[in-house]
Amino acid sequence: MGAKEAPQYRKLYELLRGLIEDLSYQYGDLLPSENELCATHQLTRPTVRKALDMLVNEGFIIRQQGKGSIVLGLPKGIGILSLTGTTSAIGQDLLTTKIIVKPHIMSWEHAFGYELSERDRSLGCIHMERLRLINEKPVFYDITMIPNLNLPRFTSRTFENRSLFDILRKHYQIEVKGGEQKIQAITADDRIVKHFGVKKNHPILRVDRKLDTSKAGFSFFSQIYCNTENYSLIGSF
Amino acid sequence: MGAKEAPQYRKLYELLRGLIEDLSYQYGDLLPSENELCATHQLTRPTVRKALDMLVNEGFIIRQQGKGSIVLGLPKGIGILSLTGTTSAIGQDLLTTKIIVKPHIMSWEHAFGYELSERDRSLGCIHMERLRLINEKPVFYDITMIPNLNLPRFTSRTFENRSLFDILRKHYQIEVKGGEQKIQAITADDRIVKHFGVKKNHPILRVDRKLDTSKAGFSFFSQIYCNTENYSLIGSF
DNA sequence: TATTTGCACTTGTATATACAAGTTATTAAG
DNA sequence: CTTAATAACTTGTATATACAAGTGCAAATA
Repeated sequence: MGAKEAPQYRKLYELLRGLIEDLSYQYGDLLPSENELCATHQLTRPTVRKALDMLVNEGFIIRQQGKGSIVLGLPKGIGILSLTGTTSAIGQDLLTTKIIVKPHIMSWEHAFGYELSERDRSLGCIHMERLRLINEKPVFYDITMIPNLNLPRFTSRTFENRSLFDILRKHYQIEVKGGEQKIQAITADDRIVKHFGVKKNHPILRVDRKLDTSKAGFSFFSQIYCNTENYSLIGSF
Repeated sequence: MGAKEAPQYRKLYELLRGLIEDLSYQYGDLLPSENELCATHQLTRPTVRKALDMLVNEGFIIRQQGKGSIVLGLPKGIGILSLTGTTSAIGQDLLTTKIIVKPHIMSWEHAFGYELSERDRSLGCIHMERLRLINEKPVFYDITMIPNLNLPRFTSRTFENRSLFDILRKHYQIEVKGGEQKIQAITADDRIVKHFGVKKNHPILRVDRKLDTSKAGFSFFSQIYCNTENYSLIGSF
């Protein structure tokens, strides 16, 4: 059962996508016209168009009748909001992290409204709480709960100024692939008042997330409180 | 500049999509074969396949060689206005829309912090405000601003119980491809208090969005206020 | 009976062609 | 110089056709 050769339209798609990804084509550039691509690659227009259609669907280009195929560049990450995007937009030098509760193993308190598998529940979870400050002012408070399976030395690793995502990827070869989230506006309770130094009933953004990973059946959870008075969450989709 | 008739593949796409959305076809069902669709609608296979390709890209169906086009059902929203629990199960019958300010042409007040092109600014915008209710209780208040270019009869179309996205797609062949958004928690101001019937200083979710479309250079803007007391915004990523 | 073969169906890939329609730059007319 | 027509591009839509390849079932075979 050898690997079957990829169809022509797919090969052209991969080629063009590669040229966009390595910045040979950049935002605003025009790809060669369909007829040029036909001539260059010895294909007919329907085949070339199929490759271009794929690039359109994935957000690499748009096409304009009479003009050409306009390169958009690398598609933006999906998701209602991405915290990593937020941090990079702010600049990591200004963002500091303070551990409120060090990673430790405990039973699941509540997985923020998401259902747990029986295995995850029986094994307990790694729990940690962190406060993130921008210019020394607290902006994020997050609680993370990770199923306690097979993550050696995890609780002793330091999370100051390091992304949990990075640690999972580098030390455990686990990539966050996607997930779902719930977003609400709430008023600050006692704990938030204490950590954020805001008045009671100050409006706070609350995000409950379930994060799915490349490791089959391995998801973890986080609950994020955000003071959006001076900063708002930004995301592309 | 009359409304141009939609192409054949789009009409077939809309038809099939509608049949899936109203549950005439459900999860696991097979659509009629391509040749059947050709015969029924007097089209050739490439045209029929284009319609089916669109359904695949949007997650309504998958196709299996040798077998047929398998219906998956309603795809998950891209976090537009998905609500807790049941995105689709809420059922559109419970969601009603009340027009507060009918679509009309005016100058741009403020594009919610996003930059406008010179062309968009000079042409003015179509402005509308809507209140959305779930079980007769107001949950969303949204303001929409659309560049005033080339949308014949737009201001006279009714938006009650119809998605703006659907109208753009069906009547103008414009698909929303993505965008960016800012999310904040704020306290209810006078206008929100009036529309939502909540107390002053009630926490409210505010989302400012810029929505990019398949039409080159055409983006529009919306500002959404959401009472997340009983429903929260959900999204997958 | 159990297995294989073959047929009739399905979707997948690809070519060749034609005309419609939007964009841009050039050219001609005023 | 300014404006309008034109020509030469571009992508959009649609047809007609051919063969490859996967699926499922029925008939032939062992």
